Amino acid sequence: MRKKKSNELLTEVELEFMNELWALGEGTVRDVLDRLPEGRDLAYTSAATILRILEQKEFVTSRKDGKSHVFIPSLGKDAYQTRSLKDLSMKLFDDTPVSLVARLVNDDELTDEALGTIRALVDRRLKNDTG
Amino acid sequence: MRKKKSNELLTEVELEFMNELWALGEGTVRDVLDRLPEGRDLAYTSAATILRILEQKEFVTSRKDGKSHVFIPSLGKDAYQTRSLKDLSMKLFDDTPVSLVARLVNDDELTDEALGTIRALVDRRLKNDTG
DNA sequence: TTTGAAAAACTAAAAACTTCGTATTTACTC
DNA sequence: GAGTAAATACGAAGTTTTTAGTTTTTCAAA
Repeated sequence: MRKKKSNELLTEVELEFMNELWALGEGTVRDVLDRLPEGRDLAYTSAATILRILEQKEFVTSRKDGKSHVFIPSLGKDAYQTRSLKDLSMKLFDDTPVSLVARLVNDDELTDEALGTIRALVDRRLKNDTG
Repeated sequence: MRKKKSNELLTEVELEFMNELWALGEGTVRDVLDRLPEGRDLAYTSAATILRILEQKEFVTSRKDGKSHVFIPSLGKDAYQTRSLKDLSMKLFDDTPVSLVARLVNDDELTDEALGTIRALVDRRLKNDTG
């Protein structure tokens, strides 16, 4: 059985592009480029290159539509979020996700409302597991 | 007043080294090199280069001790953890830390025990804020 | 005080990432 | 089919990151 490589991480710019594709569902070079924020002046060919690389790395697939390619994420944002958190937890939190949450919860900028939401999430998950 | 630049992130190898320094408290090139795991064969000069760069970027300071330099983190691991989480939250979780926790809590590999610990952390923090 | 081993300083090669220009292809219009 | 505007393919320059070699300095021991 072939080993699945499910631990590759996106570079900064790749992530920037994936975020747009995740928001769009799918899109052409032009679609992604148009979504980039004011002041982010990237040549059309640069954008095309990034998407080509993402396809090489198998983060997206593409289909032909008329003259252009339409790029489609082959990995959901959820899945990538999980992968990223595992990586960060491993590299900076001694591989214990709890300490990651501990750090977050200790952040002064986190509001009580946010904390309440978090507790609700945890409670719901605990209830579902037993019930 | 000068603007503080408190948002620089460590590269992969820089983080690898900072982790050892954080564990050691402080250490020489040799100290760090000796702590790297089996199979991580890095030349002495490479390690020295990394530490020099970390000093340039002001993640560490150093003092002379006999023949060698002793490197000391100038940023605590806690602080860097917070910084990293903010960055990840911004780039991959629409700047809402709650959704980061939601993703983590939804991870099937998280045990009920871990969930319990997380809830306790949240409860304690909520209690302290009001009490 | 010479000498030798260890460290530092410096330089630079190799690899990865980011950006873009040129050339070619594509599909539509006349 | 020829013209043309838009897209792709390809190659590569510039930058940052990672790694390591060479030279110089430093300290201590003989």
